[in-house]
Amino acid sequence: MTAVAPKQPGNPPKSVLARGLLLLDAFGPEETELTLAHLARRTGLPKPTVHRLLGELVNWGGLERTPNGYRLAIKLFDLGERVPRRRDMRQAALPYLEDLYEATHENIHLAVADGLDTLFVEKVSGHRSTRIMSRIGGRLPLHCTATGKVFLAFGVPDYFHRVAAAGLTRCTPRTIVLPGLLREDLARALQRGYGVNHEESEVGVVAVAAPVFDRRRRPIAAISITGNANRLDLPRLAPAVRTAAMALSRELARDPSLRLVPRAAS
Amino acid sequence: MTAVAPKQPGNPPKSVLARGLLLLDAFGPEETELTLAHLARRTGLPKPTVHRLLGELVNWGGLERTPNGYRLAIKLFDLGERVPRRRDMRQAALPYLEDLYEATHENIHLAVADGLDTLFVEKVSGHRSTRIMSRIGGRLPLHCTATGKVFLAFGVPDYFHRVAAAGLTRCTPRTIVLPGLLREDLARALQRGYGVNHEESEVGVVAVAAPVFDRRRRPIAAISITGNANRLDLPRLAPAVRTAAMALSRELARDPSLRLVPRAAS
DNA sequence: CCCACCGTTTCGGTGAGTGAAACGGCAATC
DNA sequence: GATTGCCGTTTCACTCACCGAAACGGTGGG
Repeated sequence: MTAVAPKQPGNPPKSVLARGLLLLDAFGPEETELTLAHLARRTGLPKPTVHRLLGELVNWGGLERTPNGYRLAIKLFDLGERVPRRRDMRQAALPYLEDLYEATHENIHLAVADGLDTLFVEKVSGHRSTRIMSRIGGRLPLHCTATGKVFLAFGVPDYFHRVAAAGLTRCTPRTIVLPGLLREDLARALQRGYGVNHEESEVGVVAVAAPVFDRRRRPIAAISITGNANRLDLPRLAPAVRTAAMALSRELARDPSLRLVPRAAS
Repeated sequence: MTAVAPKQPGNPPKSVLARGLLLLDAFGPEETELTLAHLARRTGLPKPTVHRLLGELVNWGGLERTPNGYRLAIKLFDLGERVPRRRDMRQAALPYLEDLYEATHENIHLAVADGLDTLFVEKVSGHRSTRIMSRIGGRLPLHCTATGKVFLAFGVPDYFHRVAAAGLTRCTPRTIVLPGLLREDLARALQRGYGVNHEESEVGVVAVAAPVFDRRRRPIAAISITGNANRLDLPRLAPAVRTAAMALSRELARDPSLRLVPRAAS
């Protein structure tokens, strides 16, 4: 996990705007603070160019200077909070997530499918929840997460094929890497109405997830409970998750203002 | 709330990057979906230019096309979630917010000061909480909110002067618009250790907030409980909020990875 | 002292970006 | 069904914003 120098020597784009945005992209999930030189190396852009663009980005409010470097600034959070797909979904879902949290005191996630990943859109957890490494805005592969399996099991078959074709990477010894086995697991999930994850994404961590449907019964989100493998009794928790997901689905169907189309891979 | 045409005829910037970013800014908190023509009018940029820039933004992933228009897309949420000032704060604070929610079942907010506003960085609420209009990413003036008063009362005196100089706009009949009265109110807050809001931002809504300090005892955030004016007993809730805020302050001081400087107005 | 690397500034050449004009499509209005 | 108005999109010759090699001053450390 500590891959060192992911520099991007190859193809620096030519459009000014694309270059500026590339600079924003350079801030990965981990690196909170980057220097000008870092950014220049990472994007493959010449130093003076980076300097100029950074100036504009700071001026805009998307970046802020620190004693030695640049960091993403609040304006980006501001903008990100306005993204409809996330905002509407979160607003509707939060009460249900709270109920689940209060009932279990475990980690509650709300996820959507984005490309070939599960994207965690909201997370509720407290002191008593088992510490797991998952973040809002975090991504995990579809095939090794409870939420991801929900999207695969309840979504269009083609979706499964694309994921299988892209390759099922191994995350833990228990990750299902054979398409045949995964298909069986998904069939079971479809029949039961919920997906599970037995230490397939992280050792010692299990989860159970249920689908949130839109009006046409396409899975547009998933709610999950995640926690310690020794402590969590998934079959016992499944009904609660399913109930919450169904209630949310019903609420979403009632509200006409939501147009939450799932997005395929680009 | 139905102000019609906030077009921006005046000064279209000349830099390509600035223009592209201007297009993102054009998406206000309310308008989820804008057409090309709208954007052109609102930014004051010629249509072909907007067309080209939108293409690049969509290609980047910051915008997505809809049947008839453009909306902010998930990548912006992704980026926004990486903003350190928000991410670290939220991560540390969430358990405490959960505890408060569970104890009260009211709306719990975590806010930071940004410019001359309180910016709500996290909000926890459930079915039982009184519905109020506040959103994550939402902004309210400092002088009429419990969290804002906390920043003013516990921050540097100069901060108060800047806010007073900018003018205390009236939000409700109870909003304190006289600098002298506000100063008295802030002195009381400083002495008690918490700030209150008696229907000053919204009729029927009251709140109590306590400061979260960094190591040098500068207020870097505020935790608040917000709810119905008839139901909430603020003095009784104040100790809980203060306790949570103090605990969070202590945790933040322990963790050396956080460098959370408050930001003044630009 | 020198070297390596940092952020920053300069400046002439040039091609990426520009935007008026025109196009084809759609819906409401006449 | 012609007209009108506004939509998104395409074209294209001009030109100025952008580029980036080179050079500069500062800083740390060997």
